[in-house]
Amino acid sequence: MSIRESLLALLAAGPRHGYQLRGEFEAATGGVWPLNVGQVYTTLERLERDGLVAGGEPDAEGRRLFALTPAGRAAIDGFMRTPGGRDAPSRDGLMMKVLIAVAAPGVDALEVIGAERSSRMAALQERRRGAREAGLNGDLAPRLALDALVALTESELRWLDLCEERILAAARTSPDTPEES
Amino acid sequence: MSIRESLLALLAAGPRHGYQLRGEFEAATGGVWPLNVGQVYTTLERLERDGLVAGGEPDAEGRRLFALTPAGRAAIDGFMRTPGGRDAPSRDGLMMKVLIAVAAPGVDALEVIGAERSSRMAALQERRRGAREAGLNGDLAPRLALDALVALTESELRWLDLCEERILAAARTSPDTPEES
DNA sequence: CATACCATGTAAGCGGTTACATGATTTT
DNA sequence: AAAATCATGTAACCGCTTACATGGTATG
Repeated sequence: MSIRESLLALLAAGPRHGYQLRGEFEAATGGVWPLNVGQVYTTLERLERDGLVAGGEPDAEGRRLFALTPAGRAAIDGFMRTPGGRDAPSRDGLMMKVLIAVAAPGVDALEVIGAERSSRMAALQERRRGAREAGLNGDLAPRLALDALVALTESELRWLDLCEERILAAARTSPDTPEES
Repeated sequence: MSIRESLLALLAAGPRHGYQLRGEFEAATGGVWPLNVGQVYTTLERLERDGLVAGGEPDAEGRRLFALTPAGRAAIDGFMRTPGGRDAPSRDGLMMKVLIAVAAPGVDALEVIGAERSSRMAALQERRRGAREAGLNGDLAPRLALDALVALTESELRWLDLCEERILAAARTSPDTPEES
């Protein structure tokens, strides 16, 4: 998923104005990803260039309606029907940071792990509280979003613990620089 | 983390050739993220432009050594000491796909969730098997990488189940399009 | 001798992101 | 009258990614 595909999906419900799309995107994602309005228009322009979206003429109030083309409909249908999960995770996140920290001499991996764990434990508390509060009113989207953040943070914490264990175990096996046995 | 910062971290161990960096990056990340060699050089060029890396002259065999500048050392130290986890997760992944699918009429969210779950259950099996095999030899990096993939996939599966539950519960409360009460 | 690998780079395009400009309408 | 919001857009930059070009060097 990406901004591109998100806008396509939202347009599948019918023609929309650019500004409307920003609001619907932020509502759908529970405010997790603030979206600059300008980006909506740059993205719509690229979608139009690629023939997936057709933008109408501005009306009396200067508003333009953007609609899916048949190709756009096919693109978003195909995307939604195609599951992911086999590709590598985002090249930007905890996983890469820790793996590189472990591999790079001159970086204390255990310190990095400790700092990341503290930060995530605090984040987890906040997000759990947020999820509890979001559960009181009935809005589905923010609830799901916070659930996702909680689940993600929990899995990161579990993995950090695992990393620490394995690093310590490896250090026990070869206590110093394992140059000579 | 990103390619930029990964290269900085690897350079913290001492000057390296571009080609070397590719190999070390892929080894550190257990082959999860293949890295085009060209990208190493484009990234090094930008790091040099920003004063974080200094590239030497090519030697007799045409090789160039790239080294951290003091600014580069400070940059990677600061980065490693600064924990993340409070920022929004990557704008590209399962979370956004499902949230948008739920919000977009004309997309069957339960179908999307079902397809993603199947795909991830298969991926989980493969990755668990990989992790078991990686456990037999002592290489730390691939083991940690596979552990991360397993943890991530598990948390995605748990979240997908939660989403389904909540969607069904919401449908039970307001069985049809909740236009009129 | 051909293939593979080491090694460095360039060109081009893509989507993401922000900052800024402009004007109408609505709210305070 | 001022401030906020609606609404559309443009310019510019960024890093990521791939495809391609160019040679040297080892290996079969």
